[in-house]
Amino acid sequence: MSLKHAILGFLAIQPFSGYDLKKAFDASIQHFWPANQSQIYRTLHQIEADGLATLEIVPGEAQDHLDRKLYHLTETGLAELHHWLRTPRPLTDTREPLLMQVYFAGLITDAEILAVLRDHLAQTEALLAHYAMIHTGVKTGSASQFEPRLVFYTMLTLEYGLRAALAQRDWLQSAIDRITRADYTPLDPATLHPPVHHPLPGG
Amino acid sequence: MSLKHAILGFLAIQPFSGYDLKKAFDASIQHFWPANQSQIYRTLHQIEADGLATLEIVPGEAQDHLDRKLYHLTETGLAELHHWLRTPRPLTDTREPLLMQVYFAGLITDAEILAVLRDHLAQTEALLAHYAMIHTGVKTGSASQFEPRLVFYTMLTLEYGLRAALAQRDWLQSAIDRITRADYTPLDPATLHPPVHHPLPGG
DNA sequence: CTGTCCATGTAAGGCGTTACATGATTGT
DNA sequence: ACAATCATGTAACGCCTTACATGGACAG
Repeated sequence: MSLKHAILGFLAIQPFSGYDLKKAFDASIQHFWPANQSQIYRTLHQIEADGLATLEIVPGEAQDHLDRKLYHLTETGLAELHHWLRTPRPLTDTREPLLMQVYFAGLITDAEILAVLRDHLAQTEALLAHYAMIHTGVKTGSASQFEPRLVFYTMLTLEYGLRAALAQRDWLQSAIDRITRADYTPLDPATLHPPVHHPLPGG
Repeated sequence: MSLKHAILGFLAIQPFSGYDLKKAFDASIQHFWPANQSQIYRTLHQIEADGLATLEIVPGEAQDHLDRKLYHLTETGLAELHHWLRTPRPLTDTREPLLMQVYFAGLITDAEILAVLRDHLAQTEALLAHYAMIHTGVKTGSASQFEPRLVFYTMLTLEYGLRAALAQRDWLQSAIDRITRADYTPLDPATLHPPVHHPLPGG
């Protein structure tokens, strides 16, 4: 259901074609809601059928080009979007293949699970670097032309990804360290409950 | 594909029926791989058809009870599981409705998005309390009868959940604080790159 | 001359969710 | 009396992925 609301969110800013929506997804919310092309076209049809958007056909400029189909948000669509944005949702349940590998790691050797963990750590560090790039890009780039409040909310989603990736990196490093030392002793429960707060400046 | 390997993982420990597998899922890996009953039965059929497990029918004890169907892992199944456990996987892409709400929060009021964030924070804190309970339960409970190395790997998955929930809680608190103060200024990039390491003892 | 961009879609399949169905036994 | 437990499944639907299909324009 959320893909529909992501699309409504973009249409609330300006009219979009399916093609442009795909590019908008890839350029912005891809990290917390990837969407592929066929999914977007299908959902757009559904959105129009539900009366949440209307269709405007823009003829192709060159002689034999396909027409563009611009979707305009209706008032019903905007109302639906507003309602969705205000409604609290339950926690997402995540499926993490890596954790399954760790859970059953007793069946393989330490060296084997270490290789898997190190691979994941490298990927996580690449992701962190990628987030850092986006961050500096937003700050130096054209972001200042928008209202600070709007920029703030998009930056919040970036901070989320960053903090999640940092937590994952720390966990991986801790796990790799202990397995390398063959240190299988449990952690002190006092370090876990009550949990420690790690603030970033500004929070 | 991973549900199949979760089931193979359990079958590597002992034979299971669909019913018992459902209970095993709910009692252990539910937090990173929830599975429902019909999915488990369907996948078991497929696993048997693929020759990864064999079927033993155990007649119901009371007069008219259903027979239990016990699945035994074959050598092919064990080989497949081993291969899967050793293979690094790409990062999981997550879909987070909450982040979509934040991304488009410019369309609603601060009070409205605050309510959504506070609701999420309460849920995250409940989850943290739940993890803390599991943690003390494992430590005081029957865990010590198993090999420390096996206990260690299952505890690692719990630590992951804990660190992820802590990161989420910190992010939510930071966001709520700043929105309450109507402080939309961006964070200092130096605090993000290079990222700070927050060790837990033992890591 | 090969590939990428533009711009639209369809088809098939996998994975997950919800609801329905059976039917005796045990607990409140 | 009502619900939960035990134990198996089927049916239908929705979301997501991958691959296929069209066809001109333009760049290396």
